[in-house]
Amino acid sequence: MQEPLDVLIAKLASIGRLLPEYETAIRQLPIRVSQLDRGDDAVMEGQIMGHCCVVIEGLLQRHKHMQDGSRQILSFHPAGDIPDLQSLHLRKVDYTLSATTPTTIATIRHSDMQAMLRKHPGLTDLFWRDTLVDAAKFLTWMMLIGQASAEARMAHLFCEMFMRLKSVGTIDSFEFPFKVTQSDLADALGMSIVHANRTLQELRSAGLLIFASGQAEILDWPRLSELGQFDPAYLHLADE
Amino acid sequence: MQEPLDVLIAKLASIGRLLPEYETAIRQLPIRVSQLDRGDDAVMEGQIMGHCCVVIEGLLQRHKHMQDGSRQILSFHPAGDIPDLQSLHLRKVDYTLSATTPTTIATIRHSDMQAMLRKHPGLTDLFWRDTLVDAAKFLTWMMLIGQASAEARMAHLFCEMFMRLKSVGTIDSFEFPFKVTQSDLADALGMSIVHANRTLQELRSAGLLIFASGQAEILDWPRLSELGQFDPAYLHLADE
DNA sequence: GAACCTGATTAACCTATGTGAATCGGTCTT
DNA sequence: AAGACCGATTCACATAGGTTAATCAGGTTC
Repeated sequence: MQEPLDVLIAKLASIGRLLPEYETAIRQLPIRVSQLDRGDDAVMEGQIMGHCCVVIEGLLQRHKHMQDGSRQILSFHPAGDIPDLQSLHLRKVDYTLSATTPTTIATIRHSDMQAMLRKHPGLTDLFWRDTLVDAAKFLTWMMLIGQASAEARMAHLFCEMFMRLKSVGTIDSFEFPFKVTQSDLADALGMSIVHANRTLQELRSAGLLIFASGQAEILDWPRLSELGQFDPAYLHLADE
Repeated sequence: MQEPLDVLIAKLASIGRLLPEYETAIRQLPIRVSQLDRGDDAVMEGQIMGHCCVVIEGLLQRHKHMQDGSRQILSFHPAGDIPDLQSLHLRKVDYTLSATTPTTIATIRHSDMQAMLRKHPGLTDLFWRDTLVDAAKFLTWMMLIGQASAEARMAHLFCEMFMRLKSVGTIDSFEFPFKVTQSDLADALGMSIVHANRTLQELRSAGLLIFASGQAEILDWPRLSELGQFDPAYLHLADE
């Protein structure tokens, strides 16, 4: 039977050992499911949070703005992610979470979460681990944005999304939906929209990747991951 | 009386509420103090860790390398930081920690740390919070490296170091030691050595900042923090 | 089905930053 | 004190990627 938090269970299982009793505890969490349209904010920079959210279906993006209005997308969050789990201990958030596509989320009150974690120290460790994996991705992205070419960054992003979606069982083929615009890609990779377009065309004409109207198809995984210097170790997946 | 872990106590107090019983527990942790020369590695990418380290004195840097050998410095860690606390739950580290200057560190076994945290859930939360603050810095740096000009990034780095050193009581004036080379700065900010040099000169001739032979002096804090778009909120300091 | 959007694409041009290489100035070594 | 380094600095030149703006294509609205 499909329950909303199934995706969270799958996500946690992908990064660590999830005991049956933990699974039970998670399923007993009171949640409130809600629906976001593209562009809606789930969390806004500066807000003081009393709850956090699980992506049930769709895609959220975490981003931050400079004074001049330019936007850096920090991460994409497909189903299973808890993109604002940090708010449990950093109540005032310093980023904005918006829906990249129409998205369903489940919100969990911090107090309920905390009660559960106090009861299960091992589960605390697993959630802690989740925030650490989240942080580990930033290390890699900082390196890429600071040092890698536009082509390498673009390649890496698609490799990462593929691997993450596969690890939680959302997809099982090299062709998968990734409903972002070229402008989103540009803002995520720290490049201009025009250059994002140029870069995608280079990858396409090199026969590595096709991306059009929200659909990605990886044509040559070995060469794409080579170009993107993609080594999945930083995702700290459990099954390896 | 000066004890090695005093700096850790000060650091934790700077980001949250540290109860007296926690302080006692921390002071009872068995530690092994050791000395690093400039360039020595405390932790190497790929290592499986059974312990983590506290910087007692000096400066460590966390960095990662690309295949072509280029290096991205991800963060600097002055006294009080536990730069590899993540290893508690991500045993295999995906970065290297090296001494930027001669540095004293104290190592703590994971098992001792874990025993302490199991006994004090509130302290677990505080250490968890520390790793989250660490991660929050990366969000900001990703935005800066992706979107900000070389000048803004350089300005921001000095603002951050000043604020962090001040918050743990290591310094109390706008003139402070920051023993890095221009090459370190370049690798931290994702720019070439030559451009780091140019940028420092611009900041100097604008009367904002002097940096020479490991000594920084902020001449005009209002304008420097304005230029660097520095808002200390992302450091999540307790006293605000 | 005309007007409108939003996102993709192209072109022409511009600039911030990178590269390579030479010079300079301390400081450590022998 | 003569090398030998390492880091800082300068210069000349190269280029990845940014900017602006125009056009195109598909979908939506009334």
